[in-house]
Amino acid sequence: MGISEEVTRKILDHAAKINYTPNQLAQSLRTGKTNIIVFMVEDISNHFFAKLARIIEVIAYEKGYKVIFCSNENDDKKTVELIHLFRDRKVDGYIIIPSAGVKEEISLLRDSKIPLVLFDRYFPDLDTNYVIIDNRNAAYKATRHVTENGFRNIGFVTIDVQQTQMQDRMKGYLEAMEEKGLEPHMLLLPYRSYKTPEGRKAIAAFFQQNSALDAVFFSTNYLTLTGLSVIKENDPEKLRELGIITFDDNDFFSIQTPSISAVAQPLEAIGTRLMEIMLELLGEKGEKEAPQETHQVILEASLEVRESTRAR
Amino acid sequence: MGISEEVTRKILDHAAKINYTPNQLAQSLRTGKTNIIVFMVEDISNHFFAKLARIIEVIAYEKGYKVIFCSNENDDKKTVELIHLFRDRKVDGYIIIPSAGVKEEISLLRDSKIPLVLFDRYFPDLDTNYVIIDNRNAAYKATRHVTENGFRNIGFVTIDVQQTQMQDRMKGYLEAMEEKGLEPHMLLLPYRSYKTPEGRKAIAAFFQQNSALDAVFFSTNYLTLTGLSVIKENDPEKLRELGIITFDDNDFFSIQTPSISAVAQPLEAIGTRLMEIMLELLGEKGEKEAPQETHQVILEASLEVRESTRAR
DNA sequence: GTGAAAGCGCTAACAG
DNA sequence: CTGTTAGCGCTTTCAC
Repeated sequence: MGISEEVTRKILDHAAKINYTPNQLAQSLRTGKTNIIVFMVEDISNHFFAKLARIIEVIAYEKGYKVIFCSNENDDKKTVELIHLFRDRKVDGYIIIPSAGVKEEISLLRDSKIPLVLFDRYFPDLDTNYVIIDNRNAAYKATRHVTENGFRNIGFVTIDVQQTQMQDRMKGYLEAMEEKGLEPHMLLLPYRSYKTPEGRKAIAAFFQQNSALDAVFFSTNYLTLTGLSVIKENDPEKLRELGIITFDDNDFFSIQTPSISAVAQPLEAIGTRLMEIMLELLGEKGEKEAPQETHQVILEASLEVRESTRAR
Repeated sequence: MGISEEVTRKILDHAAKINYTPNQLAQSLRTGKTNIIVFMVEDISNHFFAKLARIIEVIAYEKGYKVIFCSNENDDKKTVELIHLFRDRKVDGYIIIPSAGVKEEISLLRDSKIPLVLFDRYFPDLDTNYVIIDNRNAAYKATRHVTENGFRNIGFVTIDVQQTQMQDRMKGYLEAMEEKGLEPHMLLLPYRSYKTPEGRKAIAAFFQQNSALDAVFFSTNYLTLTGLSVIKENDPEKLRELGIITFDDNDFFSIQTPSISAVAQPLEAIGTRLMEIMLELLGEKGEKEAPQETHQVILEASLEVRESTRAR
């Protein structure tokens, strides 16, 4: 057509307001696609979640998706609020660590056909996509490792919640102890108490009352921090004598003296699988409604053996 | 009016589709307000940034704003891309750690009158809002503290970048050393090398070539981690002999043996001030265009003295 | 093939 | 003070 002149003018126009960029908001309103994925964790400042967030972020950006991180503080009300909030913003997908009481809301979200993947924990009687690790086996292997290195009185410090991942860790510990005919010693702290003086007192009391303990297994990274801090405060020598193992690895454990043995969750694998599933779900949406199966991935954690559990 | 019947029906309608919620996308398109604030840092998985992110998130949610976190990897290209991306999404405000070469882009963003606050570092010749700490003085005080406890050959391990915060830390160190008539020993590593074998080698070589060093000052948290790891690998005994101090505190430093002295940035204060400024800017927008002044906040860091720098 | 028109879901301005 | 209408900036459809 003979509109080359017009075209030229248009191009010039463009060059003039060189910094034209389409309004993504309008685009999203029209297309129903925001290219945003929500990544909801307990606490974004927790090392484990922050590392994972970074991995997710990198993969998502590669594929043209942006990630919104948020912390639900393991609180049902906040979790539901956040889900509603993002639903109203029409985000394309959800990666969520659910708090214990949001099964209904998660069920609703799943039914709405918006891509959804849970991780870290799940609802056994709800058919959703999820990526978790085999917590029971990881805790079992860790406990066995400690017993095999000659420790006999192994304490287990955990938090008193009904979440699957914590329950499974406890099961693994108990199973290994029973198998060896050893008596378990458990401290169940209320959630959130780990950063309070009461939590510290409870941990101190636990060690005092169980003075025969020769090793301790902390079930999550923040308990390890508090636990080690309490021990160091009350009885610094004990840090070298006690066998110590913990769930969730951290770079700082390697440079401790003694360095701390840990169950390391496979961060890269978790992040990669989460995004694989998410991207598949996102891609599928447009296609014909196949009776899509849910993806349920269980990964194995690895045991990082260090000085704190060496045979004495 | 006599539309009570209609009203009733409407209410019933509402009750029927009980889960009606306004489409935020359309609302934002119409009003030009998204209630989203961007929080752009170097790396969200870095402890310092993750903690700060959490503080910002809490304040923002209280005020009805959501936060999008992202990592610019200290890369100019990625920073610019991210800014464009969010500009097209019409976010309401930006809190940014700028990489070194984005002065122009930051200048443009500032001129567009969208609320903007920088932090951690700034551009000396660009009049923007920012919140930083007094890095020079913090490093000066830390170095002085080490010299006052009898250390003489104090090494300074840092990264070779032109960012104000790193330059200032170096200045503080040099100033304190000069004042005491001590000879400085510096290792300038290329950015990003801290996680490579080359970086580790360079650090090992530094300690080998400067065998008279009796103390070391790491200029940022990730260097401390790598540095301590290298020392532990090559000469574990040295960890107890060497005076050690580091920029950026971490809970794990307290439980180390010996515990590690650190310059602690005031996280709460930084987060609070950033959001105070941001909220003020957000509120102001609608009001009459007062010749608003920029806010330039310089906070003091505190010195956490622990075992690693005690007098020998 | 190109160009005009309709409409995503909301809010602001306007008329009754 | 209520009810209608225009339009935010885009994409998709439809007519040509």
